[in-house]
Amino acid sequence: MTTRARREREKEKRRQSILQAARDVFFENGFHRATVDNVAERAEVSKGTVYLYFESKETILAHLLLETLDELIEELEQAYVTAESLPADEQLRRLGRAYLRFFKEEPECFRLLMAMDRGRFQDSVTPEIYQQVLSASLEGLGWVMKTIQQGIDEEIFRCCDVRLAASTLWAMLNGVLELMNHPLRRAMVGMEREALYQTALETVIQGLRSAPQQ
Amino acid sequence: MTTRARREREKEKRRQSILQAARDVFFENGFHRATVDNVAERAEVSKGTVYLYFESKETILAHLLLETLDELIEELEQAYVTAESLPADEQLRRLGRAYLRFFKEEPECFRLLMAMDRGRFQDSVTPEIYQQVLSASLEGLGWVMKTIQQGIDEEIFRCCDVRLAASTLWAMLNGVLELMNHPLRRAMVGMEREALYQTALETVIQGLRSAPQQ
DNA sequence: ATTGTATAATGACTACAAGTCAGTTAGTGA
DNA sequence: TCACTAACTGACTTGTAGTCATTATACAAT
Repeated sequence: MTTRARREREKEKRRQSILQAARDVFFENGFHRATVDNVAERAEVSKGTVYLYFESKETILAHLLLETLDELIEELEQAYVTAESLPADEQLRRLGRAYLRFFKEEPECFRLLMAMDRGRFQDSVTPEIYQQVLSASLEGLGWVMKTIQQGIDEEIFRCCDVRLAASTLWAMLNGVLELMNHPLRRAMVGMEREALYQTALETVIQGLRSAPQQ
Repeated sequence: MTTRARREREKEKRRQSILQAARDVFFENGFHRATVDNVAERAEVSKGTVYLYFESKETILAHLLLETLDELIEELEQAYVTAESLPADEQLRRLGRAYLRFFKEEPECFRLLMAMDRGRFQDSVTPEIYQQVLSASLEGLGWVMKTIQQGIDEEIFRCCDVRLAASTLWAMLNGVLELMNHPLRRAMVGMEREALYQTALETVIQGLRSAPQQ
């Protein structure tokens, strides 16, 4: 029964084509303006079919974001690997910049990823999917932790809790991205994206170098 | 014509009672689960009346958040004033802690405030209201800038751009709040709110002390 | 008191989008 | 050719934001 296998492939293909359509539609108009009917139309299927493959509009987005997170993790890994022989502070700089670069290219992704922690999402996405997003994030955090540990071993950093330090850096970069992703807020702080990125990253790295905390 | 004045007062009173009802309803069930009918019922008016006073569900929220922001700014001002004679790094610590304390007590507010920068909000709130929220934020940022300037004058801080430094701190605290506001994310980084708050704040302060940037 | 007018309030209605499901189509194997 | 199954469809249901023609109320003038 080789038919079975082909059927499976075809199903997966359809799933992917729906995801691709959703990516197009969501990114063109933003998630909340896009309708499931739009997605269905773009994918050249009926709305019912979309719901055959995904349980809700939010679930479609979650799967898109999972793909995106995978790409991000790869970028981070690459940044880590190519900087492995450098001093830890420089490694951290590279990781931070890779993170910022990634989301600068995909600002909509960042917005949506952040939006996942809110409102309608919590209700519409199964805990499993949500868990997957979390572990992907955790994997990314892993590279930062590895780097910081290395920095502690090299006595470049003086922080004592690796996870605490990594989370601090991560939280801060998210804060910067959030702030600078929004044109009006950006106007408000009145500076270029890059400048704040750069300063924030440098400030935390300096902080880690010199801070024996508690 | 003293009737006119009384009428005005009564109108304002009704407006306030709708706002209060909205506050109750939004915070009980979360913004997106609450319906305008709920708000109307709670305020003991019809839905039409709600729309007589506010142009959209999002606008109601925006006004609630404006009130909250005013409270926050007062807290920050107070923190600034009571710490004025202390060294700038300690002042900054107080400001940061006031910020974190405020939103720890009102986590829903923080979430909603952050959500304003997204999706449906942009479409449903007039630019004027949005502008008001921005200038309130800016006012808060002002206290941080003042403190950092003082630190530079006292030669405690080595950063050169006050606004850049203040925005960095602000962005970072937001990042921490965002991260720790969410139970699952919190479980993910596996630590207490306070610990991350504390570390993050300390790290940036250390960073500002020792970082001559560019 | 009566009445005219303006202002406030109402709730049935419309619009729109997510999600469902009974029914249809089409591919496959006997 | 037929029966069976899996894939697909789109009209329908549901829920909610926002509207507007109608009604009620308060007040001032007579």
